[in-house]
Amino acid sequence: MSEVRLRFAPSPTGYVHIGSLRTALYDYLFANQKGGKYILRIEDTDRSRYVEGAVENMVQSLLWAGVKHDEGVFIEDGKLIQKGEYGPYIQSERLDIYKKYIDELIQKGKAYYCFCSKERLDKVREEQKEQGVTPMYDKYCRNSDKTEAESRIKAGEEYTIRLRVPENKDITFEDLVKGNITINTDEIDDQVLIKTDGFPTYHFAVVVDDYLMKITHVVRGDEWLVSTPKQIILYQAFGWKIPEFIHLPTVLNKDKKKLSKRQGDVAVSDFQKKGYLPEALCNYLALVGWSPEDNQEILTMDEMVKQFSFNRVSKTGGVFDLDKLNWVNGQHIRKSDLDRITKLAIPYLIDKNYITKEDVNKRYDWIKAIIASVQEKISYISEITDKIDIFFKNEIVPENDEAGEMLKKEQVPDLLQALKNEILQIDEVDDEFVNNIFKVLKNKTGIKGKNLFMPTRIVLTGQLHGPDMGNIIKVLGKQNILKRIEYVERNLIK
RNA sequence: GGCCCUAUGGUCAAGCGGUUAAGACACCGCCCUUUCACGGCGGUAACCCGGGUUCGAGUCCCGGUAGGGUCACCA
Repeated sequence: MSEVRLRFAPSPTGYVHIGSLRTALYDYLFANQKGGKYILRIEDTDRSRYVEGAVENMVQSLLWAGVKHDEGVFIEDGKLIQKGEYGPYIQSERLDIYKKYIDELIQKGKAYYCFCSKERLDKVREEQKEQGVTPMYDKYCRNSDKTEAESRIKAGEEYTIRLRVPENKDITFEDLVKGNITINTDEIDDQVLIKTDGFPTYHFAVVVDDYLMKITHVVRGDEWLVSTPKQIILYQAFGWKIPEFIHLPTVLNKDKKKLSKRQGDVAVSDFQKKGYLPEALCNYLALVGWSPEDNQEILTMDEMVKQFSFNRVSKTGGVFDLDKLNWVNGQHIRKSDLDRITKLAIPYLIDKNYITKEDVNKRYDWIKAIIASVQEKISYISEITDKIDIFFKNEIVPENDEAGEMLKKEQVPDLLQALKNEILQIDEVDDEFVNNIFKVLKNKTGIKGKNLFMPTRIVLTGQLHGPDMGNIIKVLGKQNILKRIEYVERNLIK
């Protein structure tokens, strides 16, 4: 069997949509499983939609996500480059290629010149709508004389080139996830192949490129399903082998509508910024529309590569469930090495002014201890800043009335005095101190249980909940603890 | 509207003619932890409707309903 080749072919809109990432991911998983290639091609045939820097951003998102391609468009030293023997991989750089193939189609009579103006087309469409007919090109130019057309072109008239779609013929193909699809050619428009600006339309460009780039499996969103026959007609017109088609169901919002920007984050970079782990994002995304045979839910990239199969891809759209993503991401965070999580967290801590750049080297172990105290408690990295703010402000603010009341209890002054006495006897908090402090306090004051732990927690953090008390004491250290006790004594007890 | 596709708990989903209809997220209890989280245990909750086919249907067929897609010189 020949090498499997798949491609992800986005338009340069500026960001990679989370649904597109899943498509790319499936490409990647399948190609890697089969020892094939996965190619990144840019479909920029719509000049009016050109966005500066879009391609660079998209390549970076894909790279970050770990969905790495083997061929096509890359970034090296901040510059766009292309690698592979089937380039160029940017459609706007392939115009001469399309020209060559469209000439062949004209030659064979499979395509024809069309001089209909936008106005005429609009008018026809309006009339058809009024009559309740499906709007379609009325084939006005379909049978016009070719030599006459060529002289009109020479004279400078604007034109498009359309596909001559065969009449009343069933086109059937097998989609690897949707199954057998049959559509009659009478439902298919004489599609424009080349626009007046000389650029190819999507349908023409994909077919030519997929053929030339030896693509074996066309994986894309299912909005392309019903237009696939147009492309099959093109393959047939050229006499080319038709690739496998795989149309993926849509990723949806909670309201079951297509995932859109208005309702939350949809760009891969949004999730990157919030501190999701790339492998966790991919893990979750893979599960929207696919499940492994053993139904395992937490998977590494390698495990997904091994287990992936288009057979097990669902035919129906799936809702993007942020709760579940958070759970999956939390699972991956807990499995991750503490150093990795610490390094990922540092930019957020700097951003919040909790630490300085100098601290990163000088007090790395201390930072690590902070992160360790919350690693089990977060769903995504940026959430850390909320959980650890207790370590950075010595002015204690009880989080609510319940916490405030706790400090008013009669045993609290004794407790604080005892704590102070103990901590003043040491140079700095160490493991031994942490391990014994509560025993000592209990013996000296007679306070125990909830009455011992909760007031101490609130004095030190203002919060009812939080990291382990031992961690808190250790991270805070002698001076911070003293400051907090004094602050509470002066301001909150009385 | 024409054409195409789809239909299992709130959500993601197993299931391929015979099951007490898995599992996960979320939710609710309980345990663990003298906090929270993690973890463990348990619970609530589903085969869109109607006809067939069959000894037997979530599973196959037909119809309905609902949802989605598509009908551009956008991809």
